[in-house]
Amino acid sequence: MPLKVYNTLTRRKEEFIPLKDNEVRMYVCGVTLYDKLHLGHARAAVVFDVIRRYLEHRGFKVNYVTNFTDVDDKVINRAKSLGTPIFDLTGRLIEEYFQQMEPLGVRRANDYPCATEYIKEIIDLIKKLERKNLAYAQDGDVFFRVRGFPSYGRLSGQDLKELSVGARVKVNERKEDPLDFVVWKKAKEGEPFWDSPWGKGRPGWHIECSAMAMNLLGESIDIHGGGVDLIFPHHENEIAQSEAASGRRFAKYWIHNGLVKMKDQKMAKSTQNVFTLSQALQDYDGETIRFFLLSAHYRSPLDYHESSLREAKSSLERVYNILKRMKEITGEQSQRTTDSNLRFLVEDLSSHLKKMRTRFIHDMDDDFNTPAALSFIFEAVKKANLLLREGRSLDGSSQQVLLKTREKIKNLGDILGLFQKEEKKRLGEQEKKLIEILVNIREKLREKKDWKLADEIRKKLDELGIELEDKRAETVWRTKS
RNA sequence: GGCGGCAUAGCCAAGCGGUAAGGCAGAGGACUGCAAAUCCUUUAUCCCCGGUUCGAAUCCGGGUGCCGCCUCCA
Repeated sequence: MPLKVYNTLTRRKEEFIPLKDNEVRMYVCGVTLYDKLHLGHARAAVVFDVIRRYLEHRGFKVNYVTNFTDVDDKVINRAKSLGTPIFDLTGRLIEEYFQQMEPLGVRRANDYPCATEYIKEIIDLIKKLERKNLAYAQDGDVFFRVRGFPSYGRLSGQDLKELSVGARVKVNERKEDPLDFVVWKKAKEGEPFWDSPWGKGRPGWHIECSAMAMNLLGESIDIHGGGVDLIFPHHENEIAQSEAASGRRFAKYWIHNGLVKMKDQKMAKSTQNVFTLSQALQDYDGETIRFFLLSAHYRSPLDYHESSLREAKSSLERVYNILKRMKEITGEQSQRTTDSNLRFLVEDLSSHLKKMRTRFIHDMDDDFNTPAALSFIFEAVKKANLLLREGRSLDGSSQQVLLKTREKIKNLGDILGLFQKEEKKRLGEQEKKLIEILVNIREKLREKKDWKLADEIRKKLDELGIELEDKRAETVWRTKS
């Protein structure tokens, strides 16, 4: 079964075959550094992190680059309004980015280039375009000549004739053609600038990604990604610049994640309709947010409601509960069981277990279908629960099935960056003994039906993170995660 | 106006021609002194209308409604 990936360029799922052997070069448009991160940014980061992890799991060697755009109008304006130097702002936001992505389980990319570190490369790229007569300078600005690149519009399915340019933004009259876009922008008074053959200025809006991707990964890369809102004009322009300059296909597969919606609208800074990552991280741990973000297929829009994260938390707890319980079953084994119902449950789980990996790969091979992959894991959870319900009357081989299921859930979860939370901190022997003393005393209280005091002990221990569970014959305790 | 995409239970969400996964929430039940946890049961004219097919949530045609892009945006 081949891995299939939906390619925006062809609008269909295609078999994924890297350009070179099993090496994958992947570039994903990162964030512009001018404001807080929100769930939309988190989704993009998590989605491509999963794609990267899965590709690696599939045996590909992935070189993953994602950038920071640290100079543009928004950044400049924001810094100005804050009254801080631009680098203070961008530096702080980069730091914040890593601080907030780390709890989400987003692994570090191989490189995080900043636009301002690639000014020279950007200038070189523009010069190349100029030589090919695809860019022209005009009073300090440099524009890309869109009509010089015949396949312009292919990615977004736009017809040059239909593009209603200037419908909402006034056309810069210095352009030869309204479709043309800026690749180098003349510096205004008080703006940051770099020297260039066209005078003092800074990169245009799309050129930095072309320059960084081509310099770090090569003129032809395997995957280029980002949110669907980047398809036009950002990625369209990237293609035009890059392919016009190199004469080669820029990226083989274009992968775009759907947007996070809130109140039926996309979540975006421009609409003020945002739920920031830091807000989310205040109330929920990163894994819960990650789980939520992976609960829909990456290309679908994802609705965020006020209850979304609470629901994700419950789902996640279900998995951690069973992981915990499965771990606890070791030890006391009974004789080989002959109970037919029990044997059925064991067989059922056992056969599910055998299919888990294949099914997971099958689902993920189908354009990274994480919700489908997760659902099969949840079925395993259910079957394991059913079996565990039978308590201690499990024989050794049944216990093995449970333990293997546990391993499988953790292994597959690891590919998604889920279910890896470490078992809670170890308690010392002293502490364990103290807890056992309390539990034993409480047992006696319960025998005397002194519920009030028994409940109080349970409550107090619970507050310390120690959970008691009264079973038929005994009380078991555990630390909470 | 142009270009994309989506419409599946109370909510989220798979499904890609063979008779509706999974999660969350709710209700009832089992268990419990009470909890917690867990399990069981329970809720779907798959937006509408036609068509193709032995058979369609799935394919085709036509509607309707939402969303995104055409301006910076993950």
